[in-house]
Amino acid sequence: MFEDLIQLPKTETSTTPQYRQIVNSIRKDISAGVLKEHAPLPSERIIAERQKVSRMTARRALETLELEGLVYSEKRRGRFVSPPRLTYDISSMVSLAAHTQEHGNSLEIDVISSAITDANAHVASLLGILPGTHLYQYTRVFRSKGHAIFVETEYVVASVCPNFLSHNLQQSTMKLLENHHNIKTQHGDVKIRMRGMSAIEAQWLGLQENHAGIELEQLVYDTNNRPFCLGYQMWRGELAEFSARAIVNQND
Amino acid sequence: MFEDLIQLPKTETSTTPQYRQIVNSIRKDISAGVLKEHAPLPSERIIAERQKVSRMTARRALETLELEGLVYSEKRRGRFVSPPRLTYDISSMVSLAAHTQEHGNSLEIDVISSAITDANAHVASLLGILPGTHLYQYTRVFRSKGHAIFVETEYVVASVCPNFLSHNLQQSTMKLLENHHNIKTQHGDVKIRMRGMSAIEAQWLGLQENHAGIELEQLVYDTNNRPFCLGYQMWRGELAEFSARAIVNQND
DNA sequence: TTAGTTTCCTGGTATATACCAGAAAAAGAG
DNA sequence: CTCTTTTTCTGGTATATACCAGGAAACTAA
Repeated sequence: MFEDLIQLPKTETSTTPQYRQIVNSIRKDISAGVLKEHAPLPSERIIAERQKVSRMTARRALETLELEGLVYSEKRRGRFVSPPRLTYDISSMVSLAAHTQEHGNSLEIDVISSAITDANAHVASLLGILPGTHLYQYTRVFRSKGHAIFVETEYVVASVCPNFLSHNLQQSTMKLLENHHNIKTQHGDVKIRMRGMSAIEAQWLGLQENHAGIELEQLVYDTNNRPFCLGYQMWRGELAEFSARAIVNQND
Repeated sequence: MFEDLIQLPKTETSTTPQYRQIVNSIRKDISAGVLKEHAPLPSERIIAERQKVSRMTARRALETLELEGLVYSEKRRGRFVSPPRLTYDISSMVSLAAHTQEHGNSLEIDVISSAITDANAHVASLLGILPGTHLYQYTRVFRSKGHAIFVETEYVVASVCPNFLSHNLQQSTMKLLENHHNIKTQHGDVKIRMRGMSAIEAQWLGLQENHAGIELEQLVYDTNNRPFCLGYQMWRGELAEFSARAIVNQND
């Protein structure tokens, strides 16, 4: 009929979901600097009241911002504006701790646990050892200005570095092994993948379970081309950026 | 393995949220092979009915599985089990298309758009050219067995490769530039970060806006150490894995 | 002052309901 | 048999409500 003729020029707001309009509004505030790094966002209830939507809709908007990485939440404390990402150069193999300290940013290290364990099948196969071989295993949380950035669990073959755990683990592992156990790193194989955090990882980082994160798996080889250290880092996805330099093979 | 001590006869709830129990149940089915790659999951309503929860709770469970990467959804078609991740070796700088073809997996390339454009400030600064310089810009979607994996937009400095767009873009750009324009790649600087997808990216990949993805930024240099190509790849986060080899500097 | 308690506010979980738009399958027409 | 229409089913959006547990700040008693 004549619906086509009476059609008014619809503003995009009518078709855009309400929760997305709220997302856009807050995103604008963040990029404009109205809301600064680590500033608290209005709560779900406040947004619901102010924007005249239900709390669940306000919640959806805030969850979307979390997914985008612009916002992080702390359990029952509220939501806050994410700080800029921390770049980790995986090509250099220089420990992140050493690197950031050279660039003026502090990086605090909390040792969560450390112990001697037996290698399970998976770890053993990666390290090229027999299952049951003794390993030093330790977990550390890395923070910048008090905010947890990532958590790392490393496995070091025990035979190559006796009494490893007697050292202070609040430093770069590679440096420690080089200085005290004469193990020089030759290269590392790195894998990067995105996944949701396990309950324990989320707890270590003070986040909600299933917070999206980036896992960085690192298998480190010594100058004899033998793997001696396996590490898993779980980064808060919204805070991480990884850089690498790829060299094209010359004999092509 | 981690039996929660003595089960209390609480009729209401155990300590784990209901939606998480559903998540665990489905996750078990997937890892056990009851639900196979690309198999459809039960719908929100079905789960709600079978598990006797509200639809919103069932939905929450399925969204959690999506976040974990075990499941993907297609708009109004349903949710499906994710296929295994595709590994991309960023150190080799060998085009992914060439690499996967060598390994038996096919990779289809759809060219979404291609045009000559003027460099904006951001692209110009990365490529070391003046804003307004002519560029070839093209967007391609990469699929494996029909399923979109990532979408890529590349910018190539037009002056170095006249009539670039006349070539068939369903192949490796590096190979194309080497064969037809005598440009040899020396190295590339890669950055990897997680973020939610924009509306257009999600559309290209057939996903919901804000689907979590991994962005891979690649700045490619020729043998004269000049950048000539800038690329942005947006990967479905649950399908991607990136590998790299880091070599420790010898003059240490 | 300080230690302990209370109150408020936060996000987390959960239900029951409603309507929409699009995909897909079922039913009907030629 | 093919082409079209209808129905069913899907996820997406949205509301209003309820209770819980923990963080934080205010209050209160030593």
